[in-house]
Amino acid sequence: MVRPPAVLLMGPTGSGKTDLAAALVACLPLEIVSVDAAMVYRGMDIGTAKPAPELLARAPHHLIDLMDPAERYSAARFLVDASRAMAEIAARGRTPLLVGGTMLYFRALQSGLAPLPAADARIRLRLDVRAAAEGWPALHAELAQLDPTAAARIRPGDRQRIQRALEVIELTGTPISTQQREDLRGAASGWDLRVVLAPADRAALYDRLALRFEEMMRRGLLEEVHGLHARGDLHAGLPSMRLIGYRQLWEHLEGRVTLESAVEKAVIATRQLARRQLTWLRAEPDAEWFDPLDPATTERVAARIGAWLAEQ
RNA sequence: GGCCAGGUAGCUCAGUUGGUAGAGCAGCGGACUGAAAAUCCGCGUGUCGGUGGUUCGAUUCCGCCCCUGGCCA
Repeated sequence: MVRPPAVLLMGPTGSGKTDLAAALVACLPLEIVSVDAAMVYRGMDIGTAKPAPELLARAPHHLIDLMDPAERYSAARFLVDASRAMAEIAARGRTPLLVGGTMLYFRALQSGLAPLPAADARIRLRLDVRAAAEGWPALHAELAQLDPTAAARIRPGDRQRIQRALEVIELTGTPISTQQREDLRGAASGWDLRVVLAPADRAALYDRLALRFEEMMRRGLLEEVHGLHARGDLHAGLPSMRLIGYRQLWEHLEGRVTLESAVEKAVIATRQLARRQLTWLRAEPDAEWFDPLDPATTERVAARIGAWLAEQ
């Protein structure tokens, strides 16, 4: 994949990436490309912490509001969209600033994806039906016959990957394990500047996440979810409705949990997301870490990027 | 004040016919190839409320005390 060099601004949810990115585009020849699997959905603004219109006006973001919540986005789709956006930005003589916390997308961006077939709704439905009757371990056993290598890597309870592996065999006649590229892991492109924004104090991040969710509720998150629920064509199995906040409040609207419990679950899920993101981040090679709690961070990151741009 | 039910992991609880205890959730670590804010894997020492007694040995049995709920005064 040929694409221009870029600045990658990565960090866990709630670390302040959006504000930092806005400050950077104000003083450097950069354009923001969102790397966020949640912000692609239109009408899902409060719960995804999508930048406010005023901020978007002065710091435009590519790759937000791309899909209707009834649709499904994907890492492959992101790769296509991001590549195009980056090419356009480069054509304007600017440098792409990739900002987000969806770490699989960053990996795909840096190492590419194997040329595998897209998801097939019909096959997935059929596998779901079978799993409901036989259980995922039974399908895992079947995978062990068809693709022992993949089965050894995928746990018997990991429905999503078992389903994908069986889907790929059915679609291509070839095991997914022989089609996946080994170099996807760690074979990062060397020409990007990797910046990680993450608080050194985890407790401080967690406090902030709890406060931020309360703020989302105050700004009308429940009403936003209620509006989505009232559409009638959405359901809990959709990727959009599995997003943090939306998933828990959806359950509440269906009468399964109290509002208080839904909020608590959402805050917990947010913390767990941040933790998983940090796991990815720690494994990111050659990343330069900055702490958003340090008042000098914005200036330091701007200086670092400025120096890097000068080398290009 | 009396009676009853409880006090066990950060939380909710199980359990030990007496040999110092384990689930779920939380938390922590990890994995991650078209759903990734997804999906999955691993990690459990805690004065078993306190204090006396019985016992080789008490979180477990007995006494007293403290605390929390409920009922009765």
